[in-house]
Amino acid sequence: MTAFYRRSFFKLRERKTCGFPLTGSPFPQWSRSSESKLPLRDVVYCMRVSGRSNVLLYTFSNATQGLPFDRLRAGFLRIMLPKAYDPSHTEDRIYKMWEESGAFKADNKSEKEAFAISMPPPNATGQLHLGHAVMLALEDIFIRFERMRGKEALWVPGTDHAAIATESVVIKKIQKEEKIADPRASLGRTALVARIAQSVEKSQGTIRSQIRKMGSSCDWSRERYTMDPSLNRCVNEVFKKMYSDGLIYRGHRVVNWDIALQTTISDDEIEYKDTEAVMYTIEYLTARQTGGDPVYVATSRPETKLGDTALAVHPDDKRYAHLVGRDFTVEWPGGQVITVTVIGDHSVDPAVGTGVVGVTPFHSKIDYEIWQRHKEEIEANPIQVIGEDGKIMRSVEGYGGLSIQECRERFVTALRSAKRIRSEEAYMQPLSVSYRSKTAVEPLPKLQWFIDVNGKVVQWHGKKMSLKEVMQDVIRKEDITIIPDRFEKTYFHWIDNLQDWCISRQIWWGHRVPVFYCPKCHAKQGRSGGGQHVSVQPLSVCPKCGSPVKQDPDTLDTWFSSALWTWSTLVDEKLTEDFSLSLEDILKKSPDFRKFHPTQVMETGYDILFFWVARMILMTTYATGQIPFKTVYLHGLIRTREGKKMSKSDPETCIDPLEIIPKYGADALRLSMIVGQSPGNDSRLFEEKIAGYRNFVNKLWNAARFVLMKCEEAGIDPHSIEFSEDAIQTDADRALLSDLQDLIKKTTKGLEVYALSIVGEDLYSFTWSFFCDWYLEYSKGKTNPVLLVYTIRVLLHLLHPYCPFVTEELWAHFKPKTADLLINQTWPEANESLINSDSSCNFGTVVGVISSIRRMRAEQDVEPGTKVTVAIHTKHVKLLEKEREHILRMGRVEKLTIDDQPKQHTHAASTFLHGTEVHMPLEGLIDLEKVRAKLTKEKKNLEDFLKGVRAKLGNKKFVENAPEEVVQTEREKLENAQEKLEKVEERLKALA
RNA sequence: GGGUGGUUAGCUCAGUUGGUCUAGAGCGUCUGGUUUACACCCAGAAGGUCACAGGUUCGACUCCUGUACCACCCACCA
Repeated sequence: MTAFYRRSFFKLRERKTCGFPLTGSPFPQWSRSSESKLPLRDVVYCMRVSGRSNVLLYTFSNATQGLPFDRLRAGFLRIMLPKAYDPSHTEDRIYKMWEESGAFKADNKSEKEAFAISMPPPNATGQLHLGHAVMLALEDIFIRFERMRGKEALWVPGTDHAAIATESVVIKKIQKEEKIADPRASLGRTALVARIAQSVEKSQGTIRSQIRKMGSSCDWSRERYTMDPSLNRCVNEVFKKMYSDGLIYRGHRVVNWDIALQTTISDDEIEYKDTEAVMYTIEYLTARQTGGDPVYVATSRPETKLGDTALAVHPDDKRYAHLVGRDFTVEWPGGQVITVTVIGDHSVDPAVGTGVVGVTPFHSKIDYEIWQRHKEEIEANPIQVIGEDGKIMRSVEGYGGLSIQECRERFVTALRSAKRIRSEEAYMQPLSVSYRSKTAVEPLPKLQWFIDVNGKVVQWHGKKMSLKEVMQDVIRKEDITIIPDRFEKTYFHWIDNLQDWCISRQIWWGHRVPVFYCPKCHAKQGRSGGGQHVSVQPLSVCPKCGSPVKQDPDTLDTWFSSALWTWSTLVDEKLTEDFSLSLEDILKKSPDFRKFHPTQVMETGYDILFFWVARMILMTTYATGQIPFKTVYLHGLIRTREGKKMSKSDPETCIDPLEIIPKYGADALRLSMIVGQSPGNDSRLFEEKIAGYRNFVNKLWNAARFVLMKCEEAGIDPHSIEFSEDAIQTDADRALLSDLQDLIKKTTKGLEVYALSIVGEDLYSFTWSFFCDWYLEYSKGKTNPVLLVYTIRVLLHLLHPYCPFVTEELWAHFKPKTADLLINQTWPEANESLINSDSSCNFGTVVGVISSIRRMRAEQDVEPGTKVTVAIHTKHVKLLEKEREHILRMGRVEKLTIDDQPKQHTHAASTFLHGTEVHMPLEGLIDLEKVRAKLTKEKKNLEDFLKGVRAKLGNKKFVENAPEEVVQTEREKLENAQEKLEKVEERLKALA
C-alpha cells in the first residue's frame, strides 16, 4: 500500500505541474508530509495532479477521517473525503434497537414452527475469546436465517459455573491478593462459595456485554446459569432418578486423583504428555526363591512395587507355569516386606518385557481389574503406597513421608547397591496429566459416585438399553446427525471405550451431591449402603429415624449439569419451586420445553464432543425421553497465521475479539471467521483477513450510498419504490434480476444444508464482482433506481445473517414505508419468472467485449486518457448495437463500428470471442511484435486444448459411455476452439 | 500402538455425490489509473505437472491402494 502512495507522491514531484504552494497549507500535516519523507504509518493523504491543475486530496487514516477538510478555503482544491462505513458508530446503537424492539424474544404460544438453539454456555470466569466468537457468529447466522424464514426462533444464552476452573481461579486470586495460603481452610465452605459466587457475577456481566458486541440475537429474557436454582432442581431430580434406577452408585475404586487440585477427575479430563522415563528391570524373585531362574519384572514406577500383591503372567507361558499359584515373600531394601501371589491372567502379553507384571491394585486401574479377577487366589490385601497428598504413606516401611520422586530415587539406589537391577533403559512415556492443573494424575483408591453406562435399564424406543446403547442408537438411526459426519466415527470409538463415569468431585463450587447420610441407620443396617438418602430438597433429619443427617460433602462434575443444558434451561422456573411435582410433571407443564425441545442445532467446537455433546445425548435421552438436538454442527479451532493455537501469553499473534471489533467491526470479524472455513477443520485467522471483509462491508455501504445518490438525482424516495416488472429495460436489467433469483435460491439452499462458507463466497462475489463492478458501472450510463433499490433490498436480506449490523443500518434507508427492522423481515423467495438465461448470456457478451477492449488497451500500453477506435465483427450486431453507448463509455472508445462482415485488420490488436471478433486498430500505437507474440501464444494454447478435446471425441468409448450432454459440450468446445484457432491463424498470416 | 484429518498459486484457503475446471477466491506481487459511490477503490497482468507412486474408469483435484511429510484425537508395553 505504501508503495502506491509513494509512487503517486513522487510522480507529483517529478512532473512539477502542481503549482500548488507547498508551504502555507491549511493542513498542519501537510508540511510534514510534503517533505521527502512520507509517514510510514497513518498516511494522511496523497495528491494527484491533473492537467488542469486541480488537486485531489484523499485521506487514508482513520485518525484523520473526522477532520473538517471540506471547510477549507482553497479555491482550486477539490477535497474528497472517503465516505467509509464506521461500525463503531452504529453497532451498539443497532443492537440496542433490536433488543428493545423485542426481536430476540421467542413466543412459546406461537403457531409457528419452532427453531431453537442452546448457546453453549461460556465459563463464567474470564472473557470471551475467538472460540466463543466463531460459535456466536455461526449460531447467529442459523437463528437469523430461520427467524426470517418465519420460524419461531429461540436462542437461549447462558453461562456455565465451570466448577474446577472457577474454584481454582478464585482460590489462586485470594492466595495472591490476600496472602492466604489455604483459602479453603481459612475461609471455610460457606464463605469461600460466597466469594466464588461474587466473582462469577462480575464475570457474567462482562460476558453478557461481549456476547452483545458480536451481534448475537439471543433471547436475554431466558438467560440461564448452570447454578440457577431451577437447574439445581433438574440436577437433583436426574441424580435421584438415576440412583433409583441403579445407574448411579457409590463405589470404592481406583480413580484419577489430581494432587494439585485435590480432587478426582474423569477419564476425559486426562491428557497425555510425552515425558522421559526410565524402564527398570528388577530382580523380583531370586533364583533361590523360585528354585530355578530368578524372576525379573520391568517397571517405570519402581516405587509402586512396594505395594504389589501379585505377579501376573500369561496362563500359557511355560517359563513361569511352575510358579503359578505360589506365594512369595519379597523383602525390599528399606524394610518393606510384601507377599505376592503368582497368578495367570490372559491380559498379560508374554512377549512384552519379561512377561511378568507386578500387580499394584491401588495404583493402577489395570492392576485393580486384575486384582478383582483374582481376589480369591491372592493372599495379600492391596496396599496403598501413595497418599492423596502425593506423598508415600506412613505405613510404607523405609520410605514413609517422602515425595514420589524422592522415594523412587532412594529405592532405585538401594536396589542398585543390592544388585537387584538388571537394566535401566530410557524411553518416552506418555504421562497422564490433569487437563486443568497440568500436573501428574495419580491413580488412587477412593470411595466415589459413579454413573453406570452399561446397566440395561433405560427405556428407549420400546426397548431396555444401557446408556451406551442409547447413545449409539440415536446416531446410528440418524435421530441426530453430526456435521461433518466423520466425527460420528470418533464418537462411536469413544463410546466403545467408555467406562463408568466418576461424577463426584472434592471441591466446593458446584451442585452438591444430593445424598444425605444418617449415621444411626447406617450403624443399624451395616455397611451395605444403609443410611443413604437421596433427596431433591435439602434434608436435615433422617426421613426414617428422625436423627440428624449429613449431606455428602462432594459436588458433581460440571458436565453433569451441563449435560442437561438443552432442557434444564427450558423448564419453568416457578414449577421447579414446587416439590410436589415430579420431573416428568415439570417437563410436561413447562411451555418452553413443550414448544422448543428438542432443539434443532447444537453448534460447538469439536474439542468438546466427548465432554459435552456426548454427555448431553446420554443424560437427555435418559431424563426426558427426547434427543437433545437434531443436528450437531462442529466448528474447528481458530489458530494463528502460523497454525499455532492462540494463547493470551502471545499477544503478537493472539487476536482478541474485543480489540478487533472496535477496529474492524463485528460484521467483518464474523465474515472472516465463516467464509473460507469448513466445519470440523481448524482455520487460521489474522488481521489482513479481517481487513478484507471490513473492505467488503465498506463496499456494500458505498454501493448503497451510490444507489441513494441516484435516487436523489432522480427525485425518487427509495422508501416508496416498489418493484414491478415494468421497470425492466435492458438485457443488463434482466441479467441482474435473473442472477439475483439464482442467488436467492443458492443462498437459501446453502443455508439449509449449513454450507455457510460457500454461501458467503457467493454473496461476496455477487455483490462485489457482479453488482458493483459490472451492473453499477454499466448502469452509470442510464440508471434504473427501481431495480437498484430492489436489488439492494434483496442483498440486504440475504446478507443480514452474515453481517447483521451494516445491513440493518442500510435497511433504514431502503426499507419500504411500512416495513420495520430488517431482523424481522421475511426471507426473499426466488421469482422463477425472472430467471432468464438468454439475457444473462447477452449481458455476458457485452461484458466480454468490454473486457477485451480493456485488455487490449492494457497490453498495448494505451494511455488511460486516450480514446481508441474499435471495430467489431459479430453475429450479434443487433445486440451490440443496442449497447453501443455502454461500450463507448466503459471501453473508452471514440469510434466504434459494428457489423457482421469479417475483415482483416493488419495494424490492430484483436480478440476472438465466440461469434464475435473485436479489433482495435490504432495506427502508431500498435506494437506488431507484441500482437504477434500474443497470437502465437494463443495459437499454441488452442492447439494443445484442441488436441485434448479431439482425443476425447475420437475415443469411441467416450462417445458411447459418456452422457449425451457431456459429449455435446465437448463438441461445442471443439467448435469454439476451432473457430478461434482459424481466426488466430488468419491474423498471424496477415501479419507475416 | 490405534484412529482421523490435511498436503491445490508466494501466503491463507474454497472446490457439494467423477465430465460445464482450459483448476477458483482473498491477500501479496507487477503494470497502469484526476473514471458519476467506494484508495477500505478501479482497470489489467503474472503465478499451479492439484504431495508422490500405482490402480479403477471412456474420463480423476475428486474414487481405491500404497508411500512421504504435517496436524490432531484415543491409548497406563508392565
